[in-house]
Amino acid sequence: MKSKNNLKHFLSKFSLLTDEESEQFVDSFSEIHVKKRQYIVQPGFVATSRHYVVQGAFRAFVVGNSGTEHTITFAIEDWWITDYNSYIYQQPATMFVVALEESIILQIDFHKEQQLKKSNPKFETIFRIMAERGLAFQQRLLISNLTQTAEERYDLFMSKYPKIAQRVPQYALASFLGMTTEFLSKIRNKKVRKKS
Amino acid sequence: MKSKNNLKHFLSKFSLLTDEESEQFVDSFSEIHVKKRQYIVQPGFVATSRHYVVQGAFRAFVVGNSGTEHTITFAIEDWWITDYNSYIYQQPATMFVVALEESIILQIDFHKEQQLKKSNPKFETIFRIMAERGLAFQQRLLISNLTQTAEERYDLFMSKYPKIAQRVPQYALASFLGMTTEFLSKIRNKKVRKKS
DNA sequence: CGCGACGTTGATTTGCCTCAACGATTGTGG
DNA sequence: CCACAATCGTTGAGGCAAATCAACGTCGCG
Repeated sequence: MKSKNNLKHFLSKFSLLTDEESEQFVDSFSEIHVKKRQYIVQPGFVATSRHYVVQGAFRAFVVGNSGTEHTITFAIEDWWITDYNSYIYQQPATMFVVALEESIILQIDFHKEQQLKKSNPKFETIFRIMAERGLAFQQRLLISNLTQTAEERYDLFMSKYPKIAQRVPQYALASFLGMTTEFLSKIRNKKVRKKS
Repeated sequence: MKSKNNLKHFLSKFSLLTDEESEQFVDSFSEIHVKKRQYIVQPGFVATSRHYVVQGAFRAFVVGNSGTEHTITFAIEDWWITDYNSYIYQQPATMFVVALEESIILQIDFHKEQQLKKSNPKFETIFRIMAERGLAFQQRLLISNLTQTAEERYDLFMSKYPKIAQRVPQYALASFLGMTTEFLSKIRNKKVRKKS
């Protein structure tokens, strides 16, 4: 399986597993092809899997009271995505996770993940590090939301994740940055004018 | 050590460790008395420890460009606190962590934590679960910030963490909820008037 | 007592939202 | 492969939630 090499390469960055262990790890995952606009997590249903993106792009979002969508995170190649609140507590999800493009993912079932961790402490370590980094990442996001203006957040995102910005629709980016599509459009336009 | 029983009780909730293991775990921690207004983490310095609050209250915050403080999190009895970005990557902190009251904490050094995890996979599991729950918590926070108004966030906080609200100064709560002290004051006042 | 930290109140301002209308681009069925 | 609809992005006018600014009350503490 060619796509499993991506996940192996991800694992190799930890410099922790032998080739056989790495092999065992990826064997617990199954490859899924996801159509554009297809949902892999939906509110009301338990998120039964953790997903690793081999190819494509995803978007996680919640729908507020007024029906407004709020993007929580994106995931492109070599990133992970799921509704963590749902996955780790195995309770109904509150988020949607949808494919923005034709995608290929490798996913692991919750129970299989538990087995994996039990079978070898090194696997436990992998998941521990992933969670810690995720936590640190979320905290940086939170700080950015609290301390910066809409335009500053936009600038930061463009400089840090230009590849994502190119691939996701404007409304998704806007709702991730905590603003409306209209306002994002105005920010962009202002910048274009300034350059000339 | 009486204060170590608190941490043991925390550990017991995982139903994972034997008494001896639990003993070994807490023995890696040292008890520290912290004065009100004392800093346990400061920007520029690496956060060398992870802190468990036995008694007292702490506040983590960043200082924005304009000099405004933004509270990232609080911690009271039986909670953990540190600058995770600094701690897990062992890089200089960007946050302050300060005692809001006379406090007692149990803290573990980064290197000792690594030893602990290496010595017994169960300890690795403990930290993994803590990170996962922290991640899920942060995500819920982020969603709340994106989807709710200032007043709704205030109401939610008051209903979920009344004990914290009672103990922290108003300006700290305001900056945690992403608003100014003045605005929080106006919200409270409006509520008092409505009741009559 | 007197100072500094904390909280309140009102007037004014502003960043961003809402609403509405209109191009541009994409998708789709005939 | 075109036609028409949906989806997506843009632009402008007006409005509101929350920030800013400023002045004053209050409490705790050295």
